Amino acid sequence: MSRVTIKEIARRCGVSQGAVSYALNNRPGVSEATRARVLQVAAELEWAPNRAARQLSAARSETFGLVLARSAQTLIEEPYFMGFVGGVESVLAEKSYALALQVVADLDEELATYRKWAAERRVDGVMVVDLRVADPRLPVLRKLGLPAVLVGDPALADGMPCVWTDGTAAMNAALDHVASLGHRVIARIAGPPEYGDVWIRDQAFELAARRLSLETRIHHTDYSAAQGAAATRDIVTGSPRPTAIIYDNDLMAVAGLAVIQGLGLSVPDDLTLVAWDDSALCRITHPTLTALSHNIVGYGAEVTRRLLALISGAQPQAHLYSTPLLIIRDSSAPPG
Amino acid sequence: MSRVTIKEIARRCGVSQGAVSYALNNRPGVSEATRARVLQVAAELEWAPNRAARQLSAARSETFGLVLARSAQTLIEEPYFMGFVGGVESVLAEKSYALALQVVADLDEELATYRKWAAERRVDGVMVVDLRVADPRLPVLRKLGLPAVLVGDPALADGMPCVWTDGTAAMNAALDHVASLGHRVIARIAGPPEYGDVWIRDQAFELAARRLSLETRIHHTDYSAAQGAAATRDIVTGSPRPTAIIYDNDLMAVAGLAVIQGLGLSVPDDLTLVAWDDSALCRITHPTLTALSHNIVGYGAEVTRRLLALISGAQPQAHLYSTPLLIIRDSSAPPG
DNA sequence: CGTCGTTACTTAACCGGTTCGGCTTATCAG
DNA sequence: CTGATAAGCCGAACCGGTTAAGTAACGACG
Repeated sequence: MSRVTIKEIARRCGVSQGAVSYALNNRPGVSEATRARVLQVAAELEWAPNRAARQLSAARSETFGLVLARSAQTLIEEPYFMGFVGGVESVLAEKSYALALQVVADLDEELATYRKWAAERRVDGVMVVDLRVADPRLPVLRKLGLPAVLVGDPALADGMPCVWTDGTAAMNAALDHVASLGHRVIARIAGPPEYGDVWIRDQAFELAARRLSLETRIHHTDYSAAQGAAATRDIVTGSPRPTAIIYDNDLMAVAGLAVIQGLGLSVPDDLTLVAWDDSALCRITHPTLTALSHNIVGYGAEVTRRLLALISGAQPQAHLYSTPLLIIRDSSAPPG
Repeated sequence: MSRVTIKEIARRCGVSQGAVSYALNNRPGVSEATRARVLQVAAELEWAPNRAARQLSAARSETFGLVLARSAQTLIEEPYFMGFVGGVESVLAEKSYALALQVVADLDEELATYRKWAAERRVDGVMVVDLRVADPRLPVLRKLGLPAVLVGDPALADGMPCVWTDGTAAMNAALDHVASLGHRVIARIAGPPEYGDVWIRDQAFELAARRLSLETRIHHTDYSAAQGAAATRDIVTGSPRPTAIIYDNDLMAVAGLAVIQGLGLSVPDDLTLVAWDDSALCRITHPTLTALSHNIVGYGAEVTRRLLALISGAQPQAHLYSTPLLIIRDSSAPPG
């Protein structure tokens, strides 16, 4: 615990604190000779700026906030979030920004967290995930004046800056694929309907199905393996039995696959499966799962870059990150 | 951006800043009447203490650090970490502590992170995961004087405070189970040998096998699904073929299961599988996986509580959190 | 009645940086 | 040789809290 401060460096170099600050921050106001000496002494003493002090005088926290309002269980099960956080970190690390990560139970707690963060000057901005239809967080963030980048479709963003992936295009690709294989009755096992992305996919699903003259059904779940399995069982034992199922995440797809195999049916002979979110799970099952793949790590990184740009004065805008790519594997084939 | 400060509260109440501070912190030095008025005004203005300012004068950051030195890919695939972080957060949230989470590539970067954090006064303490045999981080942390709680066996902790689960007892339970089913040739698909937990399980595995007169083999991997699958293929096509495999995590077990089924073999008829780390994965496969279950969320929470205790002056000590519990499911049966 | 002890404050220093105004000194044009 | 200009540096204020030390008012007590 050496507690090296700028004052100590100033003492050793025989200059004032202010001069040391200029030297260390690469600003004009000191001679090159002095600057070099200061930098050398600072290096010798292994000085690093005290974060709290810098934040206090800069009136910036050099921290971004991310609140996850999902059950601990979902977070553990779904690889999505760790990947997203990993991408965020990769960008923040090089800017020596930090991430304040908070896991809460519901939207109300999430709002409370934003209020607290704003009052404490805890974060310089936030990233908002799991956008809802008519999301109550948007007006609150606006009122708090907390810079935010939303993760989701511009249709949900109400004019606030956002980064999105084109779920409609992805859904079209998935339905074109199963339709071209000859499937006519398609089920969709979706996430919670209040989630904006789910809503958008629901629309896209129905629209594309009409275009392709497919018969459809949609089951909404909470994204969990348990409900994915239950929905699969419902659908498979229903009549007429669909010949293809499109899942909203890979966890439910894997759970569904196990259910189908447990019922003595075969994938892809009896049922074609398509997953969304292509994590390692899709490659370790037997058969491997056809999936809509997108780069979650890159997504998190892109959102972070946009937030950095936003707080340095960039114009807020919607930015399309990518369109999920359909990766065709062993779980899709012509029906029966 | 209201920027409410203590000074503003003082002005409105007609008292000094100091008095306001005493009132807000529930310390003696102000009358009850004044205290009540201050609290009311603070509530009206929605005041919250500026975090940086408090940290600067308290010389504490109210933040704990956690560095994960694993590839982004591993982090995404393994549910373990998100669960651990969730547990940490649950304890920190109520103390209004924060977590500084950093994802780095290797141990050297991890050490650099600790040095930086120590110099910046960025964190009050750290939790150290993935303990190594003769871990190079321990002397560095000691030298930096950074309070730390290690996540791992006391045998690896070199006298530093740690929280651990009893891997030896768990391994004994697993081997007792497969031996009592009648298995005689057992394989272990392990993590990287430099990891302390893996080393301890290796020892326990060999020792228990000798006690039970079992024939053994060990394959080390990097914990990934890919290497878990490859090791499984090696083992299953080798001779004599083991009749039971014990995996070091559930991800590899699931990947191994797919490989075995892809080779036309049946679980549990041809092979008994046992996984470690019982996440949702073990329940969504078909058959479901027998696993050594432990509460990762609770583990993270316990480590955090110990770290909080440590920085408030508790004696450093080793603390056994739990012994993983063998949950018997459909993947284990007498050899076919 | 003078003294002592509390209570209820105020004042000011401090945490460790950043930043602004101003003072020296050197440089250079006129 | 003088006056203007700028580079280089100092001192001090400031960010928003905490806290030690000082002070005024008041009641109790010998």
